[in-house]
Amino acid sequence: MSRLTPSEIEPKWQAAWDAAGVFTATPDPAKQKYYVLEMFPYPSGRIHMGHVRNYTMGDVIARYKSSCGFSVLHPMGWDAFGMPAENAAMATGGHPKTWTYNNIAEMRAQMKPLGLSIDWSREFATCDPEYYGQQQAMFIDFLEKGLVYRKNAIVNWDPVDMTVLANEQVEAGRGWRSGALVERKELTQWFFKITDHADELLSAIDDLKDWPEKVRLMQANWIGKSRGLQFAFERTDGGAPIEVYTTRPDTLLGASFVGISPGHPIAKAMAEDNPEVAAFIAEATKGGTTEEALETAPKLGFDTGLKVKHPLDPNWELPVWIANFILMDYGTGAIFACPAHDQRDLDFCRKYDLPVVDTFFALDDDTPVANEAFVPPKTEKVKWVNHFAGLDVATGQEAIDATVDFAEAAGWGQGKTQFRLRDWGLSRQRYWGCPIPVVHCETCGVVPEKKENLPIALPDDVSFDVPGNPLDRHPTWRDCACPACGAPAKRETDTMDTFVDSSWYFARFTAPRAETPTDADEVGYWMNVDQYIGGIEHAILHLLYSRFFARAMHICGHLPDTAKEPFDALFTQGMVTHEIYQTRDGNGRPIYHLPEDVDLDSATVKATGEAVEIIPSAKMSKSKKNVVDPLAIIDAFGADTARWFVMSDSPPERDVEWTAAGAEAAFKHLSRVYRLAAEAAESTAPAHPDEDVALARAAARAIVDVTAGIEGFAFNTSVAKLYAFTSAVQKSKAGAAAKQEAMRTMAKLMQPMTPHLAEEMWHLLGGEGLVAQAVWPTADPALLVEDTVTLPIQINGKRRGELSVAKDADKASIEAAVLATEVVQKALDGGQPRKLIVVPGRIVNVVV
RNA sequence: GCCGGUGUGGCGGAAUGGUAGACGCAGGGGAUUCAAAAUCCCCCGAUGGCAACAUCGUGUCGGUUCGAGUCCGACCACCGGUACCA
Repeated sequence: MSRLTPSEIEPKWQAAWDAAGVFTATPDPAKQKYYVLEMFPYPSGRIHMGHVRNYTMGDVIARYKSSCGFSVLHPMGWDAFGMPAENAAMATGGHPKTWTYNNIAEMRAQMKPLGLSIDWSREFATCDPEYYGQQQAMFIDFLEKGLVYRKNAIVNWDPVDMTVLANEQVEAGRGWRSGALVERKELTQWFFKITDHADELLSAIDDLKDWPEKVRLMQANWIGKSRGLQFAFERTDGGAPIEVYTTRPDTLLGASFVGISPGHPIAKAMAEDNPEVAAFIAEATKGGTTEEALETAPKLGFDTGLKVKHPLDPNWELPVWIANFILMDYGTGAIFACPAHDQRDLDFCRKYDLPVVDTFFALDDDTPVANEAFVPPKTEKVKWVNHFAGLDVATGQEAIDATVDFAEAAGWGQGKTQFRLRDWGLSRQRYWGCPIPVVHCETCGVVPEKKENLPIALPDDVSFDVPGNPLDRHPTWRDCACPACGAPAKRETDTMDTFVDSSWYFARFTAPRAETPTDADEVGYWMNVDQYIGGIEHAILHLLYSRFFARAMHICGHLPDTAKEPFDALFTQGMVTHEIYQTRDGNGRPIYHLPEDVDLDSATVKATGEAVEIIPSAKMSKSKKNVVDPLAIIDAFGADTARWFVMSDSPPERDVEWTAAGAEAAFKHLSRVYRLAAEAAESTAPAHPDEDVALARAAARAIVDVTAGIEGFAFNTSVAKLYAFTSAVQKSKAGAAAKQEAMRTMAKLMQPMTPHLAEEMWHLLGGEGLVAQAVWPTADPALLVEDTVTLPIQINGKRRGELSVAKDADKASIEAAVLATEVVQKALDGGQPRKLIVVPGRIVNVVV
């Protein structure tokens, strides 16, 4: 009996595709183009099942679209700058460049056997000087157009290692290596002016029709447009008034204090001659800079002794506190607190014994606020205690609008639109990133490098034995001539955030070797990305930055107006998860075990016999050892099995659990399909009209269902339908010709998912050329029509029987047939139904 | 903390507001075989019942509807993001 041998057929067909140049993307004016892109990987060194799943999804789409007659672009590259390379260099003494390029070579070698329909001729890594040199050229363009500027911003500072830390390198407020308490330090840094585009980035979300609603929501919330009131509190000491911004001006009569950020100019000025204030600010600025750390840190306050006058009542004085939870970045760095209607303010006031005044109540509840702030949705009507704008019962939003109008009319405040979105800080005090191409000259100041001097390449002769940025301490790299005056000057040593690298790689793929960032013709043909596929973890930052970057590139002439939204459709896939196997050491600390080292029947470690704890599935990670190496699966069963398995079972947007049993089952199924193809090819069975038609019907059904699954990103249901079709072929007594035709359809339908097996079947069954280049099948509508349909009969909403009627039976005849059935007669017990609901082709419900 | 998501048999999951559990895994039974592997067939939510069948059942509680896994409200658990992980 013929057996499926992936190790023979997979390399064979990969070679055939290469020889025919099937996946080389070439602009073809006669064809519609289709650009499918999966988020490119970070070259960690080994691919994991998540990669296999992600790239197989993209491959299914790419191959399907190609079969449908599109000219397809499906490229691959490497998001190659970033911290792990420097960490590896510090840990093992190698060089980030060697480490990165070695990893790329290894991962490419692991990806090739998957048989992905990728145009490898377009491959690049973001750490290639050819790529980041173009990025530097664009930075200079951005500078000219006023899209980049410098300002001070806060970083995590490790006072022992004397180095800037990433948020990830801060653990519980301490530096991960030194263990020192992290401080917040101000540095001058480079920023992209993304906030200039905030409103447009927000309103354009409406047009991203083929993006998941959740991503659009997350982006909108992140941009966070709000209308509020800006006004000033007069100080009783005659000092400069304190400008505050608030989104809840309607609660002004519930104000209990004015709070300023520890970074506020008033706080800074006081700290200069008041050691107590200086000490408080030092205390309040300890810890990491993440929003989470700031929001969950214990509330700390310091009473400055300053007093301000309430704008509505000159005799009402409020104290001014410095509070650690007020951000200098948002609004004016100063607020008024209304504890009754803000939990954070309430916690603060209870801690420091400040007054709490209710300004509104729920319509049916007058209980004063105790330790839980009353914060109803702004759309809910509430009852105002006394509102200066004359409101009684109104929603929060109505009250906010009325207050803004009132303040503007009275002249003491102004309505202002505010965004939560902050400018994009791109400076990194690190080596392994794209150097920012500017020069610091004593006479000319900050000057962009001349474009003909690009790329400003990273020096290779650096070491990582000392913490900090090696570019800073390089003996000669910083030395250069000022591009403006020619005098000796120093290079900028900050490199760019790696999000910059990934914010335009999709455009570069359209002309990866161009001498300019993009090529107008290529970009014009290939952009936009028709289908972008990646993890939900990128829902906000990467996608928002890319949307901004496309706009900025358009302003500089690198992208057409039509590419300002670069991703037409977005799909976010889930993670691949696996159970975790753990034992514990003498101190109760967990020890993790690889799946292959565990005997699952007895739940013990194979080597020692020790019992393992099985922890429910979590994202595969090296540290938890719950990883399955795709190469092991490919070795054992072949790439088609790995691809088939990651496409089956779980819907693509959800996490998928990898189980060894599932992989084996996938292989069994593919073997069965192969056997059916071989049997069909050798069959000499005579035609059998009824069976032949029945099989053709099954094939037509499969074509419709599998196509719908692919179009709807429900590959798991396509797989289920292919199982059903396989079963139909297997049971069929159709003649040889009909079976061969059915199996050729099978090959076409399976080609996107299991391309090697599909080619082999196609070849066996005498298909012409490569199935990878065959046209996607369409179903004969006549074969899809069914004559009768079975309707379930519900009585009072519960299923009690069923009824077989003609497909086109009208309502009246169905009603009559239903009433005649035994179950309904019994239920009616001689009476009349109260109601009879007939949904043609669906269901019948009798209410008695 | 805040924003977003998810929750259905022993397991992965299916289901335009219309027969809950398609398809697959695991499990049970059988066929084939000297035996096995491979393959094929049947059963498979829980409880009660010989059976027909009945009752319950989609995280929890409540609501809308002739009818709710699906829509609405509250809650619980878990996951992603939280601007220097990528």
